[in-house]
Amino acid sequence: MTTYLQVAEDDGEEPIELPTEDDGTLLLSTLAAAYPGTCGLKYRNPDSRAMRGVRLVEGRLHAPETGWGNSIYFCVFPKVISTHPFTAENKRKSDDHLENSTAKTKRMESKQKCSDLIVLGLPWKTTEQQLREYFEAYGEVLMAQVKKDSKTGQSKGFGFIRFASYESQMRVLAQRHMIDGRWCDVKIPNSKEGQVQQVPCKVFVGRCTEDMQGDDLRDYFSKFGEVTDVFIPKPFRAFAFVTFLDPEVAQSLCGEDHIIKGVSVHVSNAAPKTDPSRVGASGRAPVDRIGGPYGGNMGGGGGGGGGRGTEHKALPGPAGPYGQGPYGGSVTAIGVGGTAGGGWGQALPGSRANLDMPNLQALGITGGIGATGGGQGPPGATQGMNNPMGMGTLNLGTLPMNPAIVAAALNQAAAGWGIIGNLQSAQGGQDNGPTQGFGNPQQFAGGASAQGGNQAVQPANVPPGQSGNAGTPNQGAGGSSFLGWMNQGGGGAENPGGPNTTNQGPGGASWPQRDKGGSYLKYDV
DNA sequence: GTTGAGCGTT
Repeated sequence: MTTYLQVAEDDGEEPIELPTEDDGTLLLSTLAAAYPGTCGLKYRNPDSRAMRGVRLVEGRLHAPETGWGNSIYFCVFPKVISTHPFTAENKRKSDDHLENSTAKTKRMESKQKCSDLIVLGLPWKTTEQQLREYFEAYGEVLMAQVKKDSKTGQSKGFGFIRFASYESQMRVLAQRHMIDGRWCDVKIPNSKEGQVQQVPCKVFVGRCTEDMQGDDLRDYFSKFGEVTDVFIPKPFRAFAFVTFLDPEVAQSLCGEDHIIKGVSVHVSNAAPKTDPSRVGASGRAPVDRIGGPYGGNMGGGGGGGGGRGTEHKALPGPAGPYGQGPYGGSVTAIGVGGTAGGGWGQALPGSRANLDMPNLQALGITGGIGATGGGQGPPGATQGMNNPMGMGTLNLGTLPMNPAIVAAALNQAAAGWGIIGNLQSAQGGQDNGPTQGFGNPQQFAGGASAQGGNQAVQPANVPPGQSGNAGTPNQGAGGSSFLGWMNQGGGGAENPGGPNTTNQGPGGASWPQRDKGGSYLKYDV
């Protein structure tokens, strides 16, 4: 016998009665039909007055032990937690955790820009109107188009959409979509990769004194958040760059004065130079290298190369925010903490996503981040797995969930594990574990070992076999042939192309090809 | 009138 239970989107919203199945469960698909984007249910436990999650197993929501009763159930939606993973513990403001998710989401929205999204796998018959209508359930749709053959008018089976709000975009990216009878994937289009520039993680630190070492700056600024890089130009030029894992931290510091070693330094925007031409503000000679600090000035005499040992870890640079592409992925560790329940309403409490490119440190390869999160995460959260190849170590075995659901949650179906967009289960309830992020396959395939590509190095679309440098740290190697490609068209002296000692990945050809994406940000140091 | 991995005439 079919019964109905009342489900509301949120407290205070009008509930919708949804039919249960013969076995008394409520299909997630039924729920999602009424509330697109929802991933689970919760209800208020009258005894504890706490919200309690509904068990979700293989797409079926199971009634509490006492039955569905007359409670009103509320939808659980994937939650946008941060522009960056790993940093919830690192928030500068101690009251940050008091912010409700709505406020935080709003704040994110103001910073995170939407981009066009490609919708793959559309039925031939789906029209733009239908496409729009489907996605309007997730939020305001600014654009919807179905690509068609110019002659026949026949749909090519894919299209593009654009949302007004980033949250809508995230929700849509976080799942697969049944449109007109077919499962469709929504992704960031390849053509947009790297163009969706996140809030910069790097700040300019002015008025530095010569006795400020990299470690001094690192130590000082680490109290605001994880520092992923410090760069001090040589010879001494009274400024430095500090890169944070969390762009919010970086931004929050901009405009401030700080006392380091008794000296007042000024933090400001790192002002990336996108213009690949010529002289910077300093009036120095043109800087023809692209790729910024790493390996920059050091190559002057022809011998230096990239490796700087301690200071400069491999930083692939901010790249496309979402992993796509079939070439493996890097789910270094999916933290499984809290309640182990089926389905993605509950099973990914520790998962994070990187919008900003995680560097190797961020992936726990250097161990730094693992240490950061240590002790705060839930039991079972895996920390800092060494994953030098940047691919393949998907410890699904630890996941008490259906891999297909994981795949769906990761929005990458069978091929390639991309980045789950900033999703945080609202049901998990646990502290965020030190889960190391979901890597962008392409980023790893091409640039992870790239010494010095901190400026939007975009080795996207590297076919299998063309770039094997998946993630070898490449620290301190004497000379890095990576620099070779940065220097196209000028200034050969800087790029010695030293022994390619660390570029022995599978597949052969050493360095990332310059991608069609084309533009590299450049800091004029 | 067919197709089913991909990536946007303008």
